[in-house]
This record gives sequence, C-alpha cells and structure tokens, in this order.
Amino acid sequence: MEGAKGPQGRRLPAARDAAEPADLPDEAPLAGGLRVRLKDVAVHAGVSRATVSLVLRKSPLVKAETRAKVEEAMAGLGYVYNRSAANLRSGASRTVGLVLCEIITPNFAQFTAGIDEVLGTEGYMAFIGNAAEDATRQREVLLRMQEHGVDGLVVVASENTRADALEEGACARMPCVLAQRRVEGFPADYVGPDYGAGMELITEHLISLGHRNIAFIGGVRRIAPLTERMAGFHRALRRHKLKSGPVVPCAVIDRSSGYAAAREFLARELLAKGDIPSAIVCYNDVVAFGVMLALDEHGLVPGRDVAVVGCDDVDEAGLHRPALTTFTTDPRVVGREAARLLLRRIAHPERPREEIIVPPRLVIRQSCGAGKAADTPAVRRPPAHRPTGGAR
Amino acid sequence: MEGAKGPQGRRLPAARDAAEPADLPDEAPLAGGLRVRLKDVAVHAGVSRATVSLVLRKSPLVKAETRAKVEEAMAGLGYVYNRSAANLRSGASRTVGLVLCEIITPNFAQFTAGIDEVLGTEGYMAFIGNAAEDATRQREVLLRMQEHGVDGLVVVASENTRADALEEGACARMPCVLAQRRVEGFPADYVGPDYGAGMELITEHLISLGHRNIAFIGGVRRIAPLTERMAGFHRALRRHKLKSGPVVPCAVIDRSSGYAAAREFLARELLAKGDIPSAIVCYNDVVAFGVMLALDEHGLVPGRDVAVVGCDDVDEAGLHRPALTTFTTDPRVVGREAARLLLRRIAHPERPREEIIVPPRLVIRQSCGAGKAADTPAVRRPPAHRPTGGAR
DNA sequence: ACGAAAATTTAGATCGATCTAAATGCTGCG
DNA sequence: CGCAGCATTTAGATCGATCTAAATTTTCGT
Repeated sequence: MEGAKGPQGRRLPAARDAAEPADLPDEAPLAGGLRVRLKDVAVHAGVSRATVSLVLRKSPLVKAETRAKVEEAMAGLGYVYNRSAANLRSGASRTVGLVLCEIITPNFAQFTAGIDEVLGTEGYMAFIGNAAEDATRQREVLLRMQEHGVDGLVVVASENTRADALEEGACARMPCVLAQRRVEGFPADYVGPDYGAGMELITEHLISLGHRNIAFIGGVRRIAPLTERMAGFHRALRRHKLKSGPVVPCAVIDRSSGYAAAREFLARELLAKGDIPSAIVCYNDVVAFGVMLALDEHGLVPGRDVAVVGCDDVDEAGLHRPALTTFTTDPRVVGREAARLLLRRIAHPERPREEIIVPPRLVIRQSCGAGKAADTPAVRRPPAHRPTGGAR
Repeated sequence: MEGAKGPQGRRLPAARDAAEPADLPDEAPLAGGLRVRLKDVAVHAGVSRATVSLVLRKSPLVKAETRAKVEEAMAGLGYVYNRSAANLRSGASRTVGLVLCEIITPNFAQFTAGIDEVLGTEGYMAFIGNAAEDATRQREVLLRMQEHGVDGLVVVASENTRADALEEGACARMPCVLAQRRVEGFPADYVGPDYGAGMELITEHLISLGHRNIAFIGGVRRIAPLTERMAGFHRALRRHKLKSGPVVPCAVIDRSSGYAAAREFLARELLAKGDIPSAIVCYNDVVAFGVMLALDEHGLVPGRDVAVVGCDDVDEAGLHRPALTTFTTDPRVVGREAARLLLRRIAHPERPREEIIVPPRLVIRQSCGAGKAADTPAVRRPPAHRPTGGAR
C-alpha cells in the first residue's frame, strides 16, 4: 500500500497548463474550445490567482493599475465566472429559490416579475419551483433547492401547509420569506397584501351604497388569506352593526367552483324564501366571475340586481362586463418587497423578524352598481369607458 | 521558498474529522450544526467516499447490500446532496435557464408551468430570467445563467433579437431551445405553436361565414410570429382569390395599442368612405380586446356588425362579452415539449436539429358572429352558456 | 484448489473558485 | 541606514463532490 503510487487521474493536464503567459497563439477568446478559467486570466495578466479573485470581488486591496491589467485580460480571453466553483468554497451562491403554490394565475406572473426585477439588479438569480398546490411536490422542490445551495427562499406556501412541513423543508434553517400566504406557527418574515383591510374597505363601500344583506362566497380552505378576508368582512359589518349574510363555501378557488357554489346557493335561496342578499362579497375576482355567471343564469344582472365585488384586480376584472369592482393586491409590489426583504435577511440573518403589509386600493367599477343602479343596463356601454389594463 | 511550508488554512479540521465511525454522540441529524457531507456518510456507513458517490448516482456497480447500508446512513444523518460541488467536477448541474422575453402574460405562466412540470420529473431545476423585452437585460440574463453553469437554455427571445446576439450570449455554445418565437438565422431547436396554420384556419372560418373584406390589426414588430401569422392570413385569402383588406400596424402588442390602432383606423375609414371591413383578424387576443373596445365606441357591435377574431385563447377570451373566437396556441404543451426537447439535446448534443410545431385548435365563440349574426344581441346571454376556464 | 475473469470497492487527483496567513514592496521616520 | 507600518500580492489548503485507474474480493470453470 506504499510503493506504487504514481500520479493518477491526469487528463492531459500538460496540454492545458503549458500555455505560457506571453505567447498565446492568438487573442481569440476560448482558444482551444475549453472554458477559460480564473487561472488562465491570472497567467495572461501576469499575476496570481488570488489577485484575480480579488479583482473579481471588487476588493479595494488591489492597486488600480493591477486591476486594469486583470480586467483587460478577462475581457481579452472572454472569461466567464464560475459561480458553482465559487459557491463551493464561499458558501454563497447568489441564488434564491422561489417556491410557488401555483404558477398559473395572473397574480403569480406579476409577483414573479417583481421578484426577478429586484434580484436582477443585485446580481441574484432565482430558481423557480411550482408546487402545484401539492404538499409532496412542495417538499421535493424545497429539497432540490437545498441541494442547489440557494442562499434563501421566497415561499408562497401551498394550501394546508403546516409549520412543521416548512421546518422539515429547511425553511427554518436558512433565510426564508413567506409571501402572499401566512403559515400559522411559522415565524418567518412575511410580505403580503392587506387582505383584511381590503375586504373591510370594499364591504364598507357596499354598505355605503345601502346594502344591508351581504353574503360572502368562497372559502373553506385552510389558508391564512381566507381568515384575514373574513375578519375584514366582519369588521366592516360589525362597525355598522349589521349581521353577516350567508357565508357560502367553495370547493376550490376557481371560476367553476365559484359558479357551482353560487348556483347551488341561489337555487336554494330562491326556491325556499326568495330572500336573496343584495350584495355578494367574493373570495377573489376569479370566484366573482363564476358567481356573476350564476347570477346571470338566474336572470339576475350583476351590478343592477345584485352587487358583486371581488379581490385582486386581475387583468380580466376591467375587461369583464359588467366590469368588476374589486381591490388591488399589487402582486408586483409584493414580489419586489419580498425579494428586498429576503436580500436583507440574507445579509443579516439575525435581524429581528419583519413583516411588510402592502395596503389595498379600492377599484370601483360597475359590478357593485355604484353611481347608478336600476336604470342603466349596466352590461352595455358602461359609463367610464376608457381603455384599461394595457401597460399596467 | 522551500523551508517553512507548514500546513496552512486549517479551520479546526481536527474537530470535524475526528468523528469516529462507530461512536457518534447520538443519531441526531446534523450533529454539531454543520452540514453533513458525503464523507460523513461514508465514515458512518463504513465505506469509501467513492462508494457513496456511486450510490448517489444509482450506479449498478455497488452491491445491493452495500447500497442499503449507505442509504441507511444517508437517511440517518439527514444528508443533503451538494450539487454545486458535484457540478464543479462533473460539469453537469442539472439546471437549465429559462429566459423569457416577458413574464407577465397569461401565456408565459402556462408555458413556464409546462416546463417546470417536465423538468421536475427529471430532477432538473430552472432558473428564471425575465428580459422584459429588453436586449440589454437579455444579455445580462444569459451571462448570469452561463455563470451559474446551466446545462442548457430555453429561450423565448425578446423582440428584435438578432442571431448574433444569441450567439454572443452563449446560446450557440450550449444546448439551447428556442420557444414561441423563432430567431432568423439562428439554427437552434425550436418549439412553438403553428401560428401560420392557426391564422389560416381562422381566416378560412371567416371566409366560410361570408366575409370578403377582412382586415388585419396588429404587427409592426420584427418578431417571427408576426411574419408567420401574416403568411397564414394571406394563404387563406389567396386560396379563395380574395384581396387582403387593410393591414393596420400597432405600436406595442397590448390592449391599449390595439384599441388606439383600431380607433384611429375606424375614424379614418368611417369619415372617408364608410367602407369598413366586415371582419378583423387581430394579432392576438389581447389586441382583439382593444379592437372590440374601439368598435364598441363607434357603436359597432363585435360579432354582429363586425366579426373579430384573435389568437392564443387566453383565459379572458371566454370571459369577454362577446366571447372571443380565437385559436389556441397551447402554451403549456409548448412548454412541455420545449423542456423535453432540451433534455434530449442535453443528452445528445450532436443529434440533428429538431423542430416541434404544436397544431392550433379553433375555438369558435361569439365575436365572429358564427351560427347567427344580425338578430341575436350577441352580447347578452350567448347560446353556449357554460362555465369555462376553470381548471384548464 | 487454482487462476482467470467478473464484480465491487477504493485511493487520490481533480474541478475552479475562495480563504488564510504569510511574503513582499514601499514609505517615511528617527 | 534600519525598521516599523502600511499597501499589495501570493502560496497553498480548502470547499464537497466525481473521476480514473488500480486494488481487492468474489465467482467460477476445470
């Protein structure tokens, strides 16, 4: 076990390392086809690898003259930094994971754009992982991100995510910002819209229009945003000493569930007593579209016979007829803030927990029947008829 | 330079490496707080690092018994694979870059979901980068992805992207699949919808409904999809020996641009001769929404007075009143196919160039005035009144 | 039971950066 | 002139995996 231990595993290193500093064949980037390494830059610039490394990291230690020489060499050789290698030694990958409960909603596109925008300016890059509202996939995604050595996470938790799932998924062991949806019992930083205040605002608006019997459609699921919304809804009612109208659950949060829930509810109410609410607050815009469809089917015109409001101000909201009254949850802003907060957290892991709540803005359109009610058809040619939703 | 060369840079390695195989303090994962390495697993399982590495990569070389022992050790210690380290040596990061010209369109959310879906099952992870239709940002994003050592790229090129920009951006030096938008002169794999066939199909449909004067709104930009669309539009017209109606450009591809373009066009036509087209083919659905708004303002009802069709079948299309006749470009399918093709290309860099064209499907709704035309109001209570667009 | 072939395991170099501690160069001061 | 003190630069170990070639063990035919 001692004698024959010659150098092993050489893969023509001679050919690679023989490149003398001065007489490179030509100035062609990537001479030979292999990737240019820091070492090559060092040789070419006539300095040590350590110095090149310092230049790369913009250290103030290197002399201006030397720095220039090195930068010239980098440009000349077409050097591309290898972050995997750097990461291995330094531990910082300048990479974050973006775990989304569901990618295919207009909200998340905006949200992701906001995140990317901020990360880009800081030289970070995001991994994207879609959990598709599935706990198992979420676990897998979290694990893979860990394997890739992300510096931190932005998590929009899937429904029914419990604190221990996140803890197990390494969210507790690295910088992690929850966005859009809180997870009870998991004390991470949080950025999200103020669903409660929005619901309060929009319910107030309905009350100010004279509505007294206000229903709530959508809900059931165990996600924090529902709790917050219901709380805001009730807050507004309480302030005006009103009792809540019927609260109707909804299997999933999408248009057809909203439709189904509303249809069943209306059929029941109409057949039984004929005492239907004069206004309906919906879990969000998408549910509201379904609800309006159901009203329509029962011959009720949203905005005239029954006021309908949503939450989110998705692009379709202004496009729908009647245009939907709702409040914005500024997903792009939420994304930006989440990214900024995560970067702060990465820089200072021990700073106190932070929470950023983005205030809602009411967007009054036709579906609530504001301005006029009974006379206008509400569906054709609405009063404020400007092009909206373009550049947003 | 010879004498004093003692071991340097030791950061308490003794404390870390002293862990004997047998007597670990306890079975707690992450004993000590440091990350568990492959080496720790090897020690714990009583085998060499090389063997553990083989187990990790599911090599058939290791005996089943040994494999079991190692896997047990991994589970016991809570080992997490470090891909950065692996990448450094092996060159494969199991990471791909997803470069999007613009994130905030419903299409790209679906597209991204399709990509993520396929990559996930293969254990890959995607970096996301939004170029926001800006060439400079696109360059930066491509560079950063290269720095992170992605194994390949899926690129939805920003407008005006020229082949040399992609070549410079390393797209030529690594597996790269273009999606949605071709880039002329850049011979990479391509996956995209068949815009030409779709336009042909939908124009044929209009012709079959009796339209003879058909306009085209949207365009100007130098992206391949426009060329393809125009070609399909003209193909259908030629087959029926019809002349093209007016072709109206559009500054940007969004709703307000479509609105502005149509408004100006209609004003001009109405004032001048009063000879407006009976049908309008729009660049895409979003432009069509703007166009319908403009028609509406001029007192023209889309689907009754003028037929309007779009392209993409975005979620809003079915929601709009009148519901938009369009054709689907299946972004999710395109995403899936792009990811699959990229993985194939990564596995076999030398295989011949491939191109996957996803066929369009016509979606006939109300805006083309199909079925009936003049009598039904087309806006209220359309015939096929089912909830759509929910689960999609 | 022996040696060849097959199966399995392993030592140690290696990937390309960063890190530490030390070496070197350069001032200016007594 | 010698040396403290500062500014710069550098050698070589190191991060945690994979890779190659060789070592070792097992299987098997005769």
